[in-house]
Amino acid sequence: MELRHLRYFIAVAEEGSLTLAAEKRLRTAQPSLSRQIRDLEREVGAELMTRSVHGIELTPSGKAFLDHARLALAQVDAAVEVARRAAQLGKKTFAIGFQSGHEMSWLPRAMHVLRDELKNIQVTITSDYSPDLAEALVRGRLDVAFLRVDPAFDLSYEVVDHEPLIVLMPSNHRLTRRKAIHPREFLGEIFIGGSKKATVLRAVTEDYIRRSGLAIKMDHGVDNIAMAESLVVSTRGLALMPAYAKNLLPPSVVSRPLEGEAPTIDLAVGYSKTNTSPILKLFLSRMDELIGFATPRLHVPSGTSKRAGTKGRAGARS
Amino acid sequence: MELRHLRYFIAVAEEGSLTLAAEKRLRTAQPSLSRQIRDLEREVGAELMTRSVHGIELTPSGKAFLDHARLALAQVDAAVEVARRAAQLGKKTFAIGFQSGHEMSWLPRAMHVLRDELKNIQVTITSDYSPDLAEALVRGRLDVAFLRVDPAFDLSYEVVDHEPLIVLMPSNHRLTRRKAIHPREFLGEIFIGGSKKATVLRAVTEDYIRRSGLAIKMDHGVDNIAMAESLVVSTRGLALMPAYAKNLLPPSVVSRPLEGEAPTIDLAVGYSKTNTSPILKLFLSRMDELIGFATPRLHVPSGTSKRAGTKGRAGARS
DNA sequence: ATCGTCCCATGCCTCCAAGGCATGGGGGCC
DNA sequence: GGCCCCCATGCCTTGGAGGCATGGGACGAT
Repeated sequence: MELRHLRYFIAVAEEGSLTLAAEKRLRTAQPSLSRQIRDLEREVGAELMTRSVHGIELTPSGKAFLDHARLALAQVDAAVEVARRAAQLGKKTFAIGFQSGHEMSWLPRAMHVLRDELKNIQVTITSDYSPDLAEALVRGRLDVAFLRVDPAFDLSYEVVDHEPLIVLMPSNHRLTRRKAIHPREFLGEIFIGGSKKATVLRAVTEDYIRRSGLAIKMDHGVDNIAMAESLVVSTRGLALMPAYAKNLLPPSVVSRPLEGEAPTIDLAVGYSKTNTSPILKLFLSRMDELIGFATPRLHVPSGTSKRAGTKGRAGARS
Repeated sequence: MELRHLRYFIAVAEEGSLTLAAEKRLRTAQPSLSRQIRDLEREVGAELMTRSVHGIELTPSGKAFLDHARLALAQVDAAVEVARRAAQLGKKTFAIGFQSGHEMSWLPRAMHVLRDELKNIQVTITSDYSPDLAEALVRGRLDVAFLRVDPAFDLSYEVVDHEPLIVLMPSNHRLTRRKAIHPREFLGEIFIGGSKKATVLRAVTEDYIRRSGLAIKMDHGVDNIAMAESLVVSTRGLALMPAYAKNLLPPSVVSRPLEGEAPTIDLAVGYSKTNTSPILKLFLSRMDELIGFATPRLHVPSGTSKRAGTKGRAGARS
């Protein structure tokens, strides 16, 4: 016996006719249906219906069989349903945060690292600024984030890149004709750096200014790239921001690299030590792949990156 | 999806291995089983098990599916069970009575007449003496009986045979050396015939004696064959009984036919006109088959039998 | 590092049963 | 008596279940 037999029997019982059941309910012809029902009766060992020119009538056996046949099919449907639902529920979530603009570079890498597990987990992506990402990590809203190394948060970091700072300026600024900007050009211009909140950027910027020996004062500090772009446009000033900001420029703002050795700001994968997610553990075990991975379509920032993680294949992918 | 898939899946889940399940539990090879499970997963739309060199482990989906799969198969088993039971309970009964000793000859015939209906009805067999069978017919405890034509009961009869009377005697009686017994041998012997209760036998016997012209007095009358046999042994007398009594003889009693034309006693199929059983109606419609039927292993009493019933095929069977 | 073993997956082939079409039997209706 | 409807049977086609051969991958032993 197969489910096909149960389905055929139920259809015939409900239509009262082999011919009508075959025509309206089933994908089979009346003679085939006749045989299938006979096969069923032979296997059951009881006559389930009587036949006449008026169609069929269930015998008491047939009536008893029908009830259980329906229940059997209902169980099969339930089996499929709960399996599908369990597949949905069983998927773990993995929350990844990126600084706005970093997704383009790092999301593909992160997905590659996860690859086979992707069908068992549900990845959620968040874009935010580094301090907010750090906060979310601490609070458990994120499992992992690509952000700045900030000792103010009780997080673990693995540096994955060093990003140079670049200069943002209005698109009609006099300095746009320069291919690179010497820091002395900042003198006499409104200068925008990181705010007290963007502590890592601020510290790197202040260190750079100090090391330049120039009397450059920071006129404005901003929390994030969007604020920097607004001030650049509204004050016609110059801002010093991480290189990935170029992924986010409006038409009225352009960027130029710094002349000479630009100061760099670390990009790290941050996570909380209290996070026991097995997916995080797996993710971290493949950090070398994260760093070595390159998608052909995306520009990979130049400069050496610190090798992190265990003995995974450095830089190579099959 | 078919029940086959559920059975395969359950077997694999319980064995923890496709190979073991195929070998121990199922009538299929491991590669075929692998495909069937894959087909199932494709149709369900969830991965039900993970595979490794260690065999398989159920996923949460697989575990959920397993429970319902088992329930589905349990419902199928229940469907078959209740259908079979309903078929049993729904079977009509048909009660047939035979005079003790007649079963050997007439039961096979009766079953043949019923043939196809046998799977839909439940036949009960009763052995008794003719007057008791007649009483049971009148009271509806029997549907049909093979018995004597007795006008004392309001029954319908269709004669199916004429049975000669035979002589019963002790196994060491002087007359055992005779091949046939002339009635004059009854003179000087204790003579046993039918009792007032066994009216038909009594009437036939008295008519025979009357027609013999001999002064034979009936010393004892008996109700049935068993009583006759007892008296034959205890009184060393002779009893005149229907031929079928030879089927019932103990070692101490033997039988001999009567010399000359033996008187006969009719055997009839009796029934009550008030019995509306469709099976009785069918049975009666096949009376010609009843009479014409002969099983090779059983001795068929000689003598012409009256043809009864409708236009069925006389004496022939396909 | 290499080899052997175990388990599952895939390629390819066979064959059987599901299914279709033609047709007939039986009953009911006009 | 003829026609229609419904179910059953004969015969043929074909798709898929199943078997066998074989390979990939992981693991354990050497």
